[in-house]
Amino acid sequence: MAVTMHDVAQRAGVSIKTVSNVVNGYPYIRAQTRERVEAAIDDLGYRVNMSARNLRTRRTGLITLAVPELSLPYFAELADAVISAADAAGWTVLIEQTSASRERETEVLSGRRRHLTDGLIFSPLALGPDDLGLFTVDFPLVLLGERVFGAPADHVTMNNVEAAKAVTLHLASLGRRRIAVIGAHEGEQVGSAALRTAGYREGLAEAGLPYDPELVGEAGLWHRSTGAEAMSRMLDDGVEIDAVFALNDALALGALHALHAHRMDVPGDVALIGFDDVDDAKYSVPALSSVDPGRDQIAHTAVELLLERIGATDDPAPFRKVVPDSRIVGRESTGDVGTGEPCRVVGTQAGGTEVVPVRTAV
Amino acid sequence: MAVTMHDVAQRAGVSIKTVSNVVNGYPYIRAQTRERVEAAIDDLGYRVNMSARNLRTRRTGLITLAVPELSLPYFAELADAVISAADAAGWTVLIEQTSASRERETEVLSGRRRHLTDGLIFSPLALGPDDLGLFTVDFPLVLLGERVFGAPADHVTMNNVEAAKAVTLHLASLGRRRIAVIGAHEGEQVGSAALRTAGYREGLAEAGLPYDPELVGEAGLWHRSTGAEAMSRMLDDGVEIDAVFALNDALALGALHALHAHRMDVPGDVALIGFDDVDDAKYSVPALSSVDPGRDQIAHTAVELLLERIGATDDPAPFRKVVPDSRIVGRESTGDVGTGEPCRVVGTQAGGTEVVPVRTAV
DNA sequence: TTGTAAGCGTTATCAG
DNA sequence: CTGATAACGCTTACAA
Repeated sequence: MAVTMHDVAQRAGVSIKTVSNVVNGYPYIRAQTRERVEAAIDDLGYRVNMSARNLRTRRTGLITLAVPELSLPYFAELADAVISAADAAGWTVLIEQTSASRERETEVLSGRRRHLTDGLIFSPLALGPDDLGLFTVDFPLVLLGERVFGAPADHVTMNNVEAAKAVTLHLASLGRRRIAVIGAHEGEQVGSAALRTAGYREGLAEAGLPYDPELVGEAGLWHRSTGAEAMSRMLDDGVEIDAVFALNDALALGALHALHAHRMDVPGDVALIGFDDVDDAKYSVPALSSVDPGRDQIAHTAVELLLERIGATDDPAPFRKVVPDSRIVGRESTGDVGTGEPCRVVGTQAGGTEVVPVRTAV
Repeated sequence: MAVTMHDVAQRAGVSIKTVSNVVNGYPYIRAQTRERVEAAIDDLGYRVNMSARNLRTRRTGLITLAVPELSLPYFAELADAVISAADAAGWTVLIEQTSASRERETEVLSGRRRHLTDGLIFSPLALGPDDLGLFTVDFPLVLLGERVFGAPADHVTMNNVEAAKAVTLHLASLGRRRIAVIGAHEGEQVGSAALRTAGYREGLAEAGLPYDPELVGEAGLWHRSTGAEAMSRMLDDGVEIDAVFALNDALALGALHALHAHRMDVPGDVALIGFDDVDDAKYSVPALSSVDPGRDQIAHTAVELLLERIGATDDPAPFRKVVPDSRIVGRESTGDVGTGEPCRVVGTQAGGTEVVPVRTAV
């Protein structure tokens, strides 16, 4: 049916090996031979059969990116960045949406959802530290996010605690005393919510502000709708506030909606800041202050680490943890222009590569 | 290295074919044999080699979705819907971002960017009717959008003209007389901008309102920033308006920003409506009215048509064009709840499948 | 610089 | 119900 190298070889009057050489840019070919082969390729409309090549080379040039869902702007922008970084390196990305379901996240790791890709960049949301065992896999894996630490894999994350602390201190420095937080996960010990809430409390402490449970708004899912609900609840309860730290931008935009509905002026009555610096943030009214967690760098680094792992032939390099610098981006919703300074990891140099002691994978 | 069917067969004391049968759920196998094979599979941790299977079956279970960029919420949500629909059918999606560049869109069609996938769902933005020739390809293809009509491929699109007309009439019915449009592409004859602008003019005419070029705001790229700029320009020029029809939601959200900056009340002074009904629309302040173009149905139908095409063995079915119903979604920004009625294609039954006369592909 | 031949790990054919 | 055996289209030693 389809035209094969064999056909091309026959047409060009050379061996199949020579055609292969031409296709793969092998340099030592007589110009004349190359031309003949190329002509035959054009005439016949030949295109290499990737499946055959993949079988032979044991590599597909594909990587999987597994995220909760692309409808969430943060993950859409992350996917954009990952695809771009992979593309620049000549790789293609296949996307799995896990819907943050345990079952699907497990399947992704088990490899049953990993059709023929050479590696996986995985941002888990349902699995946690109790599932550490699942992360011992026999293929190249790079983890993203804050759900699981210490897995035998490279990990690119962000300095949540430090950034959240910096945000809180920043709000305090603007004279705000009743700083609410939206998006907390009560009792959770792990994940972005826990880390950012911890940073918030550290910030309060350092600013000499009391921690008031009334100021903590729960929101299980971080959607605009849940942000609006949490904010409304707090306002309806008559809690007094002069600032809101929403644990991500979706929550913040929802909260903004609720604040407006309650006739609160932002930033006049209430200063508002989010987290993630999603593209939307720039265009809300008022424009939303946020934390840029270094998304592009995260994506770029994740791809880089994964490809390194895939390409590694001999030495099982130690697993690495990378934490790009994040940065407060001040806009109208806090009535200032922020510091623009990186929220560095206190006590260490940030933005670096921490090499985690080797663990042997299976 | 990796464990193969051969190893499993040996371990289970059966032939390789039997292992294959078990793996593929072939029904006529003695229960006992199956158990032995399954035990061997578990013991050895065997997993089928997809590349080998793909080579043999000439099918990969992969489809490509090519869109401009995932950072644009419309395409992120479309991708989400396409991936979900494909997944439900047991297929996996690989994403190409074209950045709306001619070169990359051409590459997608030429197949050079189509690593080993069985088909392509393509939403072109740079290529147009002049490039019709490029769309004659030798693999299953489903087109999305409004750039190219009449290509030899299945096509899922939306009823832009009718919806835009309905929007305009709707604004007029709310008593608005100076209805601006944001996002026009001057002189362009093809694409969403042209079609929606045409619908706008039809609507004006039917409402008995004059067409005033001052009310037409250009915006080449449909981003929030360009929407804000176009809106600002018009307001700075002192153009009098009482309604704005932004040709998509990103533009609308940008315009909303500019309206606020100019101290215009929405919907008091100016009614605002967008297009696409992106998730954001619900959570802006005020919530944005929009047009739901039937995104989920578009995604679902596109996948369905493509898989049908891929599965087709014999008969080259005629190319089909499908136009799901769209619907005005009224929210706060127009101060009403909209009609909720589908914007049906005038003069024909909408939401249907139009069968385009067969054309022979190469 | 080019050709020969041996697989890569499956599935398909066809007996048995 | 199960087993040989031949492809699938390509890369890669190894020769020439």
